[in-house]
Amino acid sequence: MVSERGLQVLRAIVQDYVDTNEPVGSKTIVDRHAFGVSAATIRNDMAMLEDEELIVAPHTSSGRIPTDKGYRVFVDHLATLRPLTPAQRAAISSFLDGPGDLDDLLVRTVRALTRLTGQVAIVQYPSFAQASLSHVELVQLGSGRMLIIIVTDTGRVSQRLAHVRVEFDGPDLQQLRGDVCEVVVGRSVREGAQLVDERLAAASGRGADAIAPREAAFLEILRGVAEELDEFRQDKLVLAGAANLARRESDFRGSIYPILEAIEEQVALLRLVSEMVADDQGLSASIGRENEPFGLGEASVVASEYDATGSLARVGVMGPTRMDYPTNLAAVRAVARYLTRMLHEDDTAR
Amino acid sequence: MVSERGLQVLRAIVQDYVDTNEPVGSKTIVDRHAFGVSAATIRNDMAMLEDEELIVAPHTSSGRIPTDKGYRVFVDHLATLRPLTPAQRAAISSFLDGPGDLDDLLVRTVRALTRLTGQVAIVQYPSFAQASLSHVELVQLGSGRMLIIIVTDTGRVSQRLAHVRVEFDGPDLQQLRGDVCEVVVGRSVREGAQLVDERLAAASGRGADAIAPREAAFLEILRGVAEELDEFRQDKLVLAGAANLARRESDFRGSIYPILEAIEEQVALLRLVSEMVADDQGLSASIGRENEPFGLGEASVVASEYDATGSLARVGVMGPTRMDYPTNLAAVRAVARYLTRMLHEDDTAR
DNA sequence: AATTGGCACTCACGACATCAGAGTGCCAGG
DNA sequence: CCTGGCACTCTGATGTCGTGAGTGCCAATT
Repeated sequence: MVSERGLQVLRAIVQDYVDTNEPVGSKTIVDRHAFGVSAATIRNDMAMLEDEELIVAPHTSSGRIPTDKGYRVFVDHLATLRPLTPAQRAAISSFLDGPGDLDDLLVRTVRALTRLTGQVAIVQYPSFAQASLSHVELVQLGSGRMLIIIVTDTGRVSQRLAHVRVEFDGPDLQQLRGDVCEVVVGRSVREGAQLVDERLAAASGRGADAIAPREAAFLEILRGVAEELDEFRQDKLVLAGAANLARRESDFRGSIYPILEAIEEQVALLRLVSEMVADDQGLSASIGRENEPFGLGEASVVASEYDATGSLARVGVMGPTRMDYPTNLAAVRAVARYLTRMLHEDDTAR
Repeated sequence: MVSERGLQVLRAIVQDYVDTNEPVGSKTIVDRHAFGVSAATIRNDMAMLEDEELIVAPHTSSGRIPTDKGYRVFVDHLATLRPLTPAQRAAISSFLDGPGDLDDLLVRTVRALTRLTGQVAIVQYPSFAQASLSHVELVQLGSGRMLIIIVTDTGRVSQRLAHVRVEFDGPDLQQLRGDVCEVVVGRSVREGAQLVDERLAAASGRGADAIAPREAAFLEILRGVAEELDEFRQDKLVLAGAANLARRESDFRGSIYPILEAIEEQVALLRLVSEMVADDQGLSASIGRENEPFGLGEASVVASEYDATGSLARVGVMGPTRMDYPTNLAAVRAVARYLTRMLHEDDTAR
């Protein structure tokens, strides 16, 4: 069992260690924090904390450092978010305000966050799975190339090339476009994808030679649409600030290789961010060894949910386990809130 | 003056040092390379090389390592490209072959190259400045948003949102589109941008109240086109393999921070890649301190030109100065050639 | 003139010893 | 339950020493 004062000691240890990067001893604690007791008493508390595996001594005789479990308790029970300075708030608005589409906005967001925290910043795209498809356009590019453009009501625009053998004249192309639109427009991404798949399956049942060129083109385009909708359903990340890892390199026992790798691959990181469990404020933290399954056992991620008109996604930062959780949590929360506001304003103003 | 054998000694030093990462001494050289002379003779040659600042001794009494100037001489006069293994060639085709648009292809290229060399790979987008504009499409997205889609004859497709206050019906939209097309379609990006700017300048001469809503929309769209064309003129890079820097970290005296930074910013890297001077084979190398102006004094870049149907661009790799130049040069050349072939096939087949 | 063997010299590096300081655990007394 | 005191441990800095790799130079050889 750990006493109330014991927890305060843990808090002091985490704060000092994050601050100084040196194991903190009983004497340091009584010096820097106004506990009304002597170093010996603190030592007893520290022994308790060590029994509970919340702190550990790197060598027999040096101060203690928090374990991952210690950070966890700190974040869950002891951390009070450090409010942002006015300058920091101003920085957020100056980064995020301004024109541009969703891609632009998220890129600016991730830059703001990496600037604010000095860590690797992560922004998860809002999921488009339940967005509904509002437009499909076809543009003939010549020599058999057909450009398919798909737009959702949430403002995502994407394009894909298909190859068709036939050339169409104006009205014919409109007709073709109408056929494609009929299948998907007005439906959600999920439904649309399913309907397209059904159509394709039905067509592939018949022999290839029974298909007219006109219909072959139609099917080819549907195939393109199917592939693109598939991309819609995959979540995506935007990242920035990887270079910061090199600055904090000494905080990682091993190499920063696996972390850079994860940044480049994104898929593990995406799963990590998706699977984090948020508290009632939408905040979440995943600390050190908890990230082992993703190959990121030496890193921590803190994140906050934001609301992209209906679908929730996350903004977060990743850094060494020894990070300033209160500050980073406050930063991701502030950015998430600002971003949510931007996205809603956007929706009404435009 | 350095004798012929002196140069062979330099070659041996570069090869061995790249191989073993240890300063190489006279004895090692006579052991590993079949010069027909004694260690003392090699020592005399090494003294010459040191006078010419091609090699240097880290401490009074240890072997020598090449200087940047030494690597330069090696690359210019001594390196014979190491031909790729069949497996490596197969890897290139398996990466690069396949469907997809230009973006896809370049992403696959950069992955192939990083896989092949274990370095950071860089692919420069072909310049679109002299591409000609083949299509402009307008798509109305509702609530005042208008999507502009611009396509070049070289296959680049890009989109941009503009905000217009008026809603258009079908024929009216076609009319508007016709107006926009008239300004730019068929022209090169450069010309198009200039014409658009002229139109905008002319319009801004008049007072704002003299402009009809219909024309305001037209101008708003032209503004969007202008911004997008501006992007066309900026070159772009695709990068991959940044994590490899962490593996070769010990090769960098200082931190890898500035290099990761350059990878993230891209702009310095872009200039570096653009300004390299190629030999008659289209190959180029920029070594160590030569990259100081770009903040990359501890890195080397080797690159090869590829031909994207008319405009030249480069593929390359970046790594520590102590890199295997013959292998990396061979790899970038092979990839550049394959890529050139793909792009030309593409052009005719599609 | 180029090459060679010999030799003295230098310097980095690892092993080892020493020492001071920080910090701990424990105990007996308040 | 808290506290001062004390013996103990371990790290890290500092210093010394021996070893070995590698050099530069020179006189002798081809």
